[in-house]
Amino acid sequence: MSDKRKQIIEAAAKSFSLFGYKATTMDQVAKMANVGKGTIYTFFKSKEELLEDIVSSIISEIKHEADAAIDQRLSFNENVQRALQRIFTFRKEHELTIKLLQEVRDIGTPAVRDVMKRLDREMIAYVREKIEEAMAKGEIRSCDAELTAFLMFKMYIALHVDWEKEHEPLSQQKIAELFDSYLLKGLSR
Amino acid sequence: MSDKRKQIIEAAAKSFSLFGYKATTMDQVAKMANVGKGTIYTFFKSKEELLEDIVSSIISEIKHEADAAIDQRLSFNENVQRALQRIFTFRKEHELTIKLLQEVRDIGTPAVRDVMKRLDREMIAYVREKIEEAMAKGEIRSCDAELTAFLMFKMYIALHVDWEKEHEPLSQQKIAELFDSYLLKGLSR
DNA sequence: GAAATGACCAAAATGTTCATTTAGTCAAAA
DNA sequence: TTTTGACTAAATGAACATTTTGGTCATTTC
Repeated sequence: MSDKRKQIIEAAAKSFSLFGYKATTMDQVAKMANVGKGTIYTFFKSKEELLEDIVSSIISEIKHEADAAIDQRLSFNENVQRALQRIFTFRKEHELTIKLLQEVRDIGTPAVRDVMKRLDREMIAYVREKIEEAMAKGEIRSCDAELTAFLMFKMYIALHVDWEKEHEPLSQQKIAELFDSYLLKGLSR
Repeated sequence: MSDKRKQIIEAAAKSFSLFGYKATTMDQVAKMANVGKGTIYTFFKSKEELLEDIVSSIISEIKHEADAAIDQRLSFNENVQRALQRIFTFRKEHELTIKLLQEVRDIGTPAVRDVMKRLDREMIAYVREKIEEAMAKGEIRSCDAELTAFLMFKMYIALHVDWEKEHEPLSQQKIAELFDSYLLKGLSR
């Protein structure tokens, strides 16, 4: 990866997470990256593609972290929990994802909405893979992997994000217990 | 309930479900109800209160329908499913709730957002009651009723509403199976 | 001559003005 | 006493002016 391209990505990522996507101008990014504005367009065909590329690398990063949380010696239940926990902790602590989720909530910028939807879809696809692996190994009973991954994701959002809107937040520990006793019990063989 | 009050409520409910809350004017309601505009304000202190009253009676109606779906001879699992099914079918088929949910999605009218949030809260409270009853009777194991009702509701929204955004809709039958095998298994004793 | 640049442009966003609409009031009518 | 609709202050949005901004490309740089 050329040096300039890297500078541009870093500047844009910083500006997006500081001011949001909409409030970041391409002139701003050029200035922060110490390149001419035209240079940005030799690497990215639009502001939107710049955002998409940045989010793509975030997706890789999240998957990488989730993978790191998995330990082959542990059970499927434990691993899927550890992976989801990493995914949602990232989402909640990474400055850029925080800012972008805020922007979707408060302004609804379409480009940002789309890109965050993709992030969700990719996380579900990731969980789906883990489910398919576990099914192949016979660790869990056979099921619709897409649907199960979708439900796991929705349940995690419910416990991690939605519950806090009207109640005291749940501890990591409590979430794990609930996830285990409700959802995973239905998957055991 | 006085006759005029009833006329006003009916006119407003009709107009809200036809044009939405924001696009309904009080002059419009007065005309449809065949009363002077001032008369409306002898019964309701504001347009917002008029909406709140209408939604309150919808809430009663939904609870009533859900109750009717419950059959004491059946199991808790079957009954909670039947009740949730009625609640969500209502939500999806009742013209006024359809229009109001649309309005929240498309325009985000604050008064409507608030009132629909209340509807959700009351539905969760309803499910919670059923859970507490079942716990008292020893039909299910002991659990945090609020949290369990919340999860049931969120799972039903996921299956009934969210899933359809990117996949083929699930049949009533399939939803029942999933709900049973995933969530309810965790509650069995 | 390949890569980088920033002045430039069309289009979109934003600010401003002002006429219209609307929620809510209240003096008069029924 | 109850009902009403003309009235008001505030909100809305249409129309127009101004500024900003994403993206291009002729020119410069190395």
